[in-house]
Amino acid sequence: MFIQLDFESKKPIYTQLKHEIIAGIARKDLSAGEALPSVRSLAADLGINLHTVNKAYQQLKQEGFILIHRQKGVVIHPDGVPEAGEDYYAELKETLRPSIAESICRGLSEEEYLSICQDIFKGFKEGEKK
Amino acid sequence: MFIQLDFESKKPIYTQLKHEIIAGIARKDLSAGEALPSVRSLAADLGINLHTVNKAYQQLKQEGFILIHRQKGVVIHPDGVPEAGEDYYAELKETLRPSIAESICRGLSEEEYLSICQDIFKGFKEGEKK
Amino acid sequence: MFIQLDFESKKPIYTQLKHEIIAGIARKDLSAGEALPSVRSLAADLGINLHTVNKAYQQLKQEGFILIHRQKGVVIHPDGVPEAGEDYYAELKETLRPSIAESICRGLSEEEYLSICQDIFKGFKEGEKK
Amino acid sequence: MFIQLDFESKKPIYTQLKHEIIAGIARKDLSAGEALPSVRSLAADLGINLHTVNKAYQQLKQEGFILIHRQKGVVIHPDGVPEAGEDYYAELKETLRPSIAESICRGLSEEEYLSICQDIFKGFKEGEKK
DNA sequence: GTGGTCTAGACCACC
DNA sequence: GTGGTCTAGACCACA
Repeated sequence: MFIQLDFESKKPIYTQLKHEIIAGIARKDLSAGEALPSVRSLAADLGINLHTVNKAYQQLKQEGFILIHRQKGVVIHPDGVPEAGEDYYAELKETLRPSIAESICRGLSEEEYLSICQDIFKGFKEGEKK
Repeated sequence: MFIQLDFESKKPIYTQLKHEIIAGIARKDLSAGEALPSVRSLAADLGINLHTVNKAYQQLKQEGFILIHRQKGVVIHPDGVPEAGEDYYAELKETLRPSIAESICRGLSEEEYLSICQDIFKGFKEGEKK
Repeated sequence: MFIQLDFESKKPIYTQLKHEIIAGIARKDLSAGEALPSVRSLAADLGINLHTVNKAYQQLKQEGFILIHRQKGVVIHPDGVPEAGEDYYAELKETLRPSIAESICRGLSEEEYLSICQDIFKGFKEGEKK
Repeated sequence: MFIQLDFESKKPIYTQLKHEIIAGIARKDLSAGEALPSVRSLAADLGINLHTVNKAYQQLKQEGFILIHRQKGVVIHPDGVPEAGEDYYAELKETLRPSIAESICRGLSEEEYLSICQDIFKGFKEGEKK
């Protein structure tokens, strides 16, 4: 598991960390039940604040990606991630709509856009090394 | 032209406004050279501050979607929007990657994801009413 | 004499008009004592407001480039333009300083910068057609 | 770092501030990676509004001179400023043309004009104290 | 503490 | 009337 953060991005650090862990699960680097580093050690490894790691973990727990045991530490949720529900579809569309709108304005065809999506899917399937 | 803002959303109002205008261009509600409302009148219509509208307009200008004349007001860029370049592709991928990662985790198949994209494209082609 | 205005520039129209007339004098298209169009006719020719032409003319008069006779109309100042004084040198430096600072930051050498200046001088000497 | 603003000037304050910072970089007072004062503290120091400082910073960021970290504050861009491109040359010429035109009208020779430019270059090289 | 966002109200330049 | 600038003060997100 390799986590790459961009401290100059406009995306908050905790969001980047969350996305990296989700990406790890998506490409099967992290599997159900597997242990994650403790808040403390991950913060030290990445050179970031404890609170930042904690915020990422709390949100991952909230969204069902991980479990946080007081003693056993942090593990990927053994039962897998909750399936997509109505809420998730709505949220996904809200994310994609502006992206697609801008792409249309900039002259991308539907085929090109879908092809970019497929490339990314392919990357996860092959277990891309970030 | 119908602009719908969600004041409860986490997305800044000026960003929502920007996206709504880009969506308007994408579905051809707004065409090249067409005039947009003045900063003040749009702010009044939407019940927001004129600086918020101005910020959205400034960013749209910056990204090549509109032109701002000191006196004549604001118009959709007559020459169309700059085509997608390297930067845009990179940015687009950065947007899509976390979205796709999460979808994979939540059990969406590639086909389902692409189908959602296609629906949104279809919406723009048909001139969806928001 | 050919005047080209850019209605989408951020420079005010009256400033552009002023600069075009000064450029005309610089490349000897307009010579001392020569008549300029009336405010009214120039405004009609260019498709701009009377006040805009008038403002340009007033500033040119103020700075000694033209004379405005109530009856005879507008003429290039017969005695030529006032020579550069202390004030002008100071103003010129204030204009050049930020331009040169940015050029240095962007990696232009002094030679390149001066060479650009020389090109522009050459353009005026050859009576460039804008 | 010493910033001098002229509140009587026609040039907007945020523009003056921007130019002062660029000048600071040009004469190596500010070097790559160096931290700049926070929006609030600089505003307090200069006796201006924090939004005015912010506007200057945003434009400097936009043009690649600085980086703005959400928490760490503002630093001179570590990779240096983007090199001059086609656009910059065009813009530079548009700036210089009116200046040179007026200088010709006022009787400055090409040599005098270039000599003034050289003086300003010299000033930056020697690390002029404003 | 930092910057980001939003509001409110003022005055000015331009046409 | 238009947008541009500046001020003032508020609350939030981030680390």
